[in-house]
Amino acid sequence: MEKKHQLNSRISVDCVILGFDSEGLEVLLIERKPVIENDLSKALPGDLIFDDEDLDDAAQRVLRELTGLTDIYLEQIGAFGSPERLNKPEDRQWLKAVRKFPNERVITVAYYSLVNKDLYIPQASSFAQNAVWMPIEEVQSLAFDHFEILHAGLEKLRSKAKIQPIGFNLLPEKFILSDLHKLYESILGRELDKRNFRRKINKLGLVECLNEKQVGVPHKPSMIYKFNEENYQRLIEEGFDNFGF
Amino acid sequence: MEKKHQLNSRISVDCVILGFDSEGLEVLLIERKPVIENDLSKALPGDLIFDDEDLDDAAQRVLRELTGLTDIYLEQIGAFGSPERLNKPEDRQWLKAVRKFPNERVITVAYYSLVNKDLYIPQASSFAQNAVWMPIEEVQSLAFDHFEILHAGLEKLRSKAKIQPIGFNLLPEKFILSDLHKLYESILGRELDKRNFRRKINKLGLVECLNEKQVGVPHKPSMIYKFNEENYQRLIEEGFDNFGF
DNA sequence: TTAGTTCGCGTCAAAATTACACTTTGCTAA
DNA sequence: TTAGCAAAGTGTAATTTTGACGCGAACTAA
Repeated sequence: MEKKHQLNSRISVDCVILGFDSEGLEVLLIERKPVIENDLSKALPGDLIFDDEDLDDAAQRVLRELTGLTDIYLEQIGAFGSPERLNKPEDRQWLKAVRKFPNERVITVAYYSLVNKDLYIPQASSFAQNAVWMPIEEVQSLAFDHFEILHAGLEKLRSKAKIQPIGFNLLPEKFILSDLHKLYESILGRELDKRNFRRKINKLGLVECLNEKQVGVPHKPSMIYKFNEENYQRLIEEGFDNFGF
Repeated sequence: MEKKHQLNSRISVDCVILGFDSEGLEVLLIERKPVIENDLSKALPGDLIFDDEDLDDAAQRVLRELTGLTDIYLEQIGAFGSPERLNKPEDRQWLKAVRKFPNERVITVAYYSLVNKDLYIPQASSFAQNAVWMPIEEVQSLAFDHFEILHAGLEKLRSKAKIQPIGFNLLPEKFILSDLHKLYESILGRELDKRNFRRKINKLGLVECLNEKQVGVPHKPSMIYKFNEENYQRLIEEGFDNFGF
């Protein structure tokens, strides 16, 4: 029903969904239904917006339609509008097969999010044949200008992590400090000293120790923590000058 | 000649040009040629892009066409795409008068820059009747969603000033430290201690003292400085964690 | 019992931050 | 000529933050 509005759209949205688990950072990619044989190229989930649709809403919808993921907090990366951005031959062929106006110039507005990979199991639909998590460092190339967009998203995430706490949506309600530690190392892309990390977290009052221990681990069990929601919210609003590492 | 491409465009660019002189921060606004009597509303310089035009190029062109300003380093703020963003009655009337498809939904990509106000004398043309500098704090409302865009631009500028040096393009080649001091106070929007500020600047190696003094000022003359280009460039590339105030 | 693994902890030196006030210099106006 | 004004320029002490660094404790599996 809304579909009729889409036909003339020159605007798309693309989503850089970064997933974290203890293994590290991965990105959610779709494999397009092949219109060319052996088209192995992967892409960020993205599509044209409807004419009367808010950009943020469009990003949510497109993500849902292609991967089944809902209720994800998306933050804008920015607009990407090189006139050449759709001109790779395999992309042109694909557009010719699926778009009504395949030659029209389209600018895209990119969004990103960081989610707990274990809580979001993508399910491909629409023109996505497959939706897969892929470790960042294995991503060599993507359709359109999506490789550039991915790295812009990573950069945004890193700058954001330096001035705001992250992790609330990424870790389970109860977690151990080394998970939080690994999370920050994954995002910042470098090692952080364990003791200094803990000192910082404590000073910020970011977490509270529940008086429970891990059980069944083949080593000294860790204490279990939860976020202090009050301080967490406060730090999101106030920010800190930098994370201090 | 390129104009024919514009007719179907659903994308515009808007520019938040912030100007600094010793008085403080101002923003460059245009007054639209009135199509309604007593339309006093001001707007950011902005217009539709051409279909085959890069976004960044479009921002440069539009800024030039409306205000005569050229060769300004513009940085993207982001995309603004609420379907309601053009719906204020006076804006609709104006669009009806000047646009071929006044009812079409348009998203805009906003850019910002910070320039030395004294070096850029705007000259209105195209549909701008007038181009004027206006002190930030006097701006109460703007056409479309430009008030929101202005504040997003200010916010970007502030975060940027915390991690990169600024001022090279804003101050004359030779300047005094209190100008640089005022510049940072204007941008960050708060007072900075004079001694601590100078210490920081020195530690960063941002400026060099020429062995000249101000002349003709009715008080103790200041030494004259210039930026150390080498360190300035290095700090732009490396960034600092935060400006430290 | 042993080997293997992760947890949790404290100190010290160096650097950075913050707060704070008086003297100097040159001009101007009486 | 002189008194007064206005901005320039300068240092220190207390506190906080950073960064580097190693080892015993707790638990499981073999």
